[in-house]
Amino acid sequence: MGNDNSKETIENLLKSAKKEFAEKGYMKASLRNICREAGVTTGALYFFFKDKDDLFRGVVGGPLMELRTCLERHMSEELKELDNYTPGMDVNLEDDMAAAAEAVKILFKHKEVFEILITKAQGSSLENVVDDIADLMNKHYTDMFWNMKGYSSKKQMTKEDKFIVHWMAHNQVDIFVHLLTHCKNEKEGLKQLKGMFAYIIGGWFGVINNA
Amino acid sequence: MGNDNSKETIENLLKSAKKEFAEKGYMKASLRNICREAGVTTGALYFFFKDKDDLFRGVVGGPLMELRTCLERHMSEELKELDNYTPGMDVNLEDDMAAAAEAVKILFKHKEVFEILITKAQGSSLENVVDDIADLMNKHYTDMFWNMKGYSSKKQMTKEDKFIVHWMAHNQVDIFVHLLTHCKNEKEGLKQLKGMFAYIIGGWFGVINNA
Amino acid sequence: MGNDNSKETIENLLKSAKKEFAEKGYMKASLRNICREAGVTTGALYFFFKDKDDLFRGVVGGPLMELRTCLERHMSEELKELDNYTPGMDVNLEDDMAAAAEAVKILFKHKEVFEILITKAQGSSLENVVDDIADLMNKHYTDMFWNMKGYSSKKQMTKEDKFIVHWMAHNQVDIFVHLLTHCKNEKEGLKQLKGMFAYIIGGWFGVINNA
Amino acid sequence: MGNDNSKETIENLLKSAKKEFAEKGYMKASLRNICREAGVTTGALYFFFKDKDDLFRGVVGGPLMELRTCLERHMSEELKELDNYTPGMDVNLEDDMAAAAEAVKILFKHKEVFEILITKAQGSSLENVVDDIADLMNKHYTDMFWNMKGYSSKKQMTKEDKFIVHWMAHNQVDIFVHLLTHCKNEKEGLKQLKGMFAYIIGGWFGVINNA
DNA sequence: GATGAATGAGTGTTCATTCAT
DNA sequence: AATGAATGAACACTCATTCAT
Repeated sequence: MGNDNSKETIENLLKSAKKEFAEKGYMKASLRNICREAGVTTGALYFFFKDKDDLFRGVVGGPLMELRTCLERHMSEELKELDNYTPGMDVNLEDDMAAAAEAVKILFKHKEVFEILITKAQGSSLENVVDDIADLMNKHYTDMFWNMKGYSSKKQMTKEDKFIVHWMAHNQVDIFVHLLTHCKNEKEGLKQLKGMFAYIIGGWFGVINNA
Repeated sequence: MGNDNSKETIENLLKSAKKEFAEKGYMKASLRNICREAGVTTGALYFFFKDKDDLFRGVVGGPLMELRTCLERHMSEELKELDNYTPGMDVNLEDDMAAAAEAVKILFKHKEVFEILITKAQGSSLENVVDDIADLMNKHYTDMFWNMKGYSSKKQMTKEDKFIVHWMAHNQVDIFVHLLTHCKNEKEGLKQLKGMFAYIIGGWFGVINNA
Repeated sequence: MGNDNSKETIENLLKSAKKEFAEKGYMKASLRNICREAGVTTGALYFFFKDKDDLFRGVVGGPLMELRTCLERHMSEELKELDNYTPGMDVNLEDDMAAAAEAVKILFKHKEVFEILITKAQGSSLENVVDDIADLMNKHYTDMFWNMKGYSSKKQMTKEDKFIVHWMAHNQVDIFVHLLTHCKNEKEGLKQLKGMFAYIIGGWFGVINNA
Repeated sequence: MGNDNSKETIENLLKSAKKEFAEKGYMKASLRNICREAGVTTGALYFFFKDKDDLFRGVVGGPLMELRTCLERHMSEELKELDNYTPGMDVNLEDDMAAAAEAVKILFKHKEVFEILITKAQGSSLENVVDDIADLMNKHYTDMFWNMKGYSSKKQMTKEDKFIVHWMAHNQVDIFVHLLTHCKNEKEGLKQLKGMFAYIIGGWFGVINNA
C-alpha cells in the first residue's frame, strides 16, 4: 500500500488540477502548470494518472458518481411506487421534491467540481455529461408523464408527447444547473428550489391540460 | 469597397471557417486548416481579420445581430404596449408567441451558425453569448411578471421573485436552444414551440399562484 | 515561388538532418538537434516537412529514386532481350555486369545516404527498403534462371528453385551493400565488383548443375 | 543461489522481455511494458539487471553463446585437420556442411531469439553481432581459401583475395540469416541449406579459377 | 528480494501570429 | 491584396533510471 507521501502527492495534484481546470477549462488547462503548482514533476503525474483525461476524471469522478447514484436510487424507488398507483391518482410530488433537494445538496457539497463539469469539461470524455444525465432522467419523466395523464393502458406515446417529456427532463437538469450557478450556497439553493418546483409543476399541468 | 477578388477571398475564408468551427469548436479549430481549405495563405487571413476571434465573429456576427435585433424590437414594442395595460388585464400571450416564432425562424435560417454559438464557442469572446441573451431578456420578463401579478405601483420586487424571473428568462432561452438542437427544421421547430409555450405559461401561473 | 532564403533553409535542414541520421539513426535522431544545427526553429522545419519521416524521405528520397530507376530500366531492357534468346543460349553476362556497375556508381555517388538507408532507417517508413529492392530483383532473377536452365516451356518452378532464386536476388543486394560498406570509394568498389561477379556466376552454375 | 521466487521473477522478466523485444525492437521496447507483463515492478528488474542492455543480453546471451561455441569448435577442429592437408588435396566439404547444419539447428532451436538479434537489436550493444560473427568466420575462410588455392607457403594474400574471402565469410552468415528468416522450421531450413551449399561451392570455384 | 514513488530531460508536433516582400 | 517563410513558446506524453524503505 502507498505511504503518506504518495497520498499527499495525489492530493496535491488533484487540488491544483481542480484549480487549473476551474480557471481555464479542460482544454486550456496545462499539465505543466498543474504539476508545478503541486510541486511535482510531470513524470510523477503520469505515475498516478494515465493521461490528462484520467486526471480530469480523478478530479470530478467521485462527486459525479455520488450524484448519479443519488439520482438513480430515487428513480428506481419511484419506479416501484408507481406500480401502486391507480390511474388518475395524484403523483407524489413531495418525494420528487425531496429527491431534488438531495441532489441540490450534493451539487453544493462539491460546487467547484460541478461547475467544472457543467461549463469547463469541453474536450474531455465527460463533455456531454449534462446531456447524459438529462437522458437518464428522460425515462423517469416518461413514466411520470404516463401516470399523470391517467393512461389506462400502454398505448403509444405521440411524437409531441415524447418531445415535451424529453424537454422536461432537460429542463429539470437546467434547473439544477441554474441553482448551482446562481445561488451562493446550499441554503439559498434549497430555498429557491421550491419556487422553481412551482414553475415546473405548473408547466406540467399546462402541458397535460393542453395536450 | 474591395474588388471581386477580395470579396471572394473573404467568403471562402468565412465558409471554410464555419465548417471548421462547426466540426472542431473554436478552440480546436486550426487557422491553418481554414486557410488551406479556403485556398488562401495565412497572411491573407490576417489581412482581413485581426485574429482568430475576429474571424469567429465574422462567421457568427451577422446572424447573431439579426437575432438580437429581432428580440430587442419585440421587447421594446411590448414595453410600449405594457403602458396601456390596466392592472389585472390579461397579458397578450399571442404577441409573445409570435415574437418567439420569429426568433425560431431566424435560428433555423442560420442553423449551423447558432449551433456553433451554442455548443462550439468556448474559448472565444462570445462563449457566454447564450447567457448574455438570457440577461437581455431578463428585463422583459421582469416587466411581464410585474404586470401579471397585478402590481399597481413599482414597489420593490422580492429576492425570490427576482430569482424566479431570472430563471424564466434563462428558461425561455433554453427552449430556443432545445428547439434548435432537437428539431430537424423550422417547420418542426415551430410546431413543437406551441407545446413548450403551454409549459411555460403553466409554469408562470404556477409561480404566480404560489408566490 | 520561394526566394533564396527558403532554398537555403531547406538545404541547411537537409544537410544537418543527413548528419544527424547518419550519426544516430532515424529513431534516435533529434529534430531539435537538426534544427539547432541548421540555425532554424522547429516551426520552420514543420513548414517544409510534414513530419520526421517526411524529413527522412527528403534526405534519402532523391538518391533512392535514382537507384530504383536505374535498376528498373536495366531490368526492363534485359527482359526485352530475353525474348530473343533460344533455350540453351548463353545469357549475356556483360550486360548484367554493366548494370551492376552503374548501380555501384550511384551507390558511391550518394555514399552517405545509402549507408543511412542500409543501417540507419529502422523506425522510418523506409526501414524495409533493402528487402524491397531484393524483392524487386527477384522477378529479374527468376527470368534469368529460367533461361539459363534451358527450359523449353513454362513448366512450373519447383519450390526449391524458387527459394534459391529468391536467395540469389537477396545475395545480389548483399553484394551491393558489402561493396558500399567495405570499399572506400567508387573506384575500389568497381574493381572488387568483378571478383564478386566471378563468385556469383560460379554460384549460379553450381546451383544449375546441382539441381 | 536465489530461491524459487527469484528464479521465477527472472524467468517472467526474460519471457516478457523477449516478447517485447521481438515485437518492437530494442529501441522501442519499453521496460515499463516488460515489467507490467511480467507482473513485477521496475525496481525488481533493476535488482537483477543492470540496465536495458543487460536485460537484452540476458534474453539473447545464452543462445548466442551456444552458437558462437559451436562455430568456434568447428573452426578449431578444421584448423587442426588443415595441417594434414597436402597442397592440391580436396578440401573436406562434408565437414563444412555438417558444421553449417549444426549451426542451422541451433538457429532454429532459438528461432525467436536469433530473429531478434538479426533484425531487432539496433540500439543495443549487440547491434553489430551479425557482422561480428562474419568477422569471426573470416579467419576460417582465409585458411580454407589458402588451401584450396594450393599455396605451398604462407606468401602474402593479395588485397583482392582478402576482400573476396571477407565477402565469402559475410555471405556464409547471410545464408544463415536467410534460412532463418525464410524457412518455417529446422527441417525446411536444413533442406534448403543443401541447395545453398551448391551455390557457395560454385562461387568458390568461380573465384579461384578467375583469380 | 522487491516495492512504489519520483525524477527530469527528452520526444515529436502544433499553434496563432508576424512581417518583409 | 496577398504571399510564404519563420517564430518561439507551448503542448501532452514517454523514457530509462534511481532509491528510500
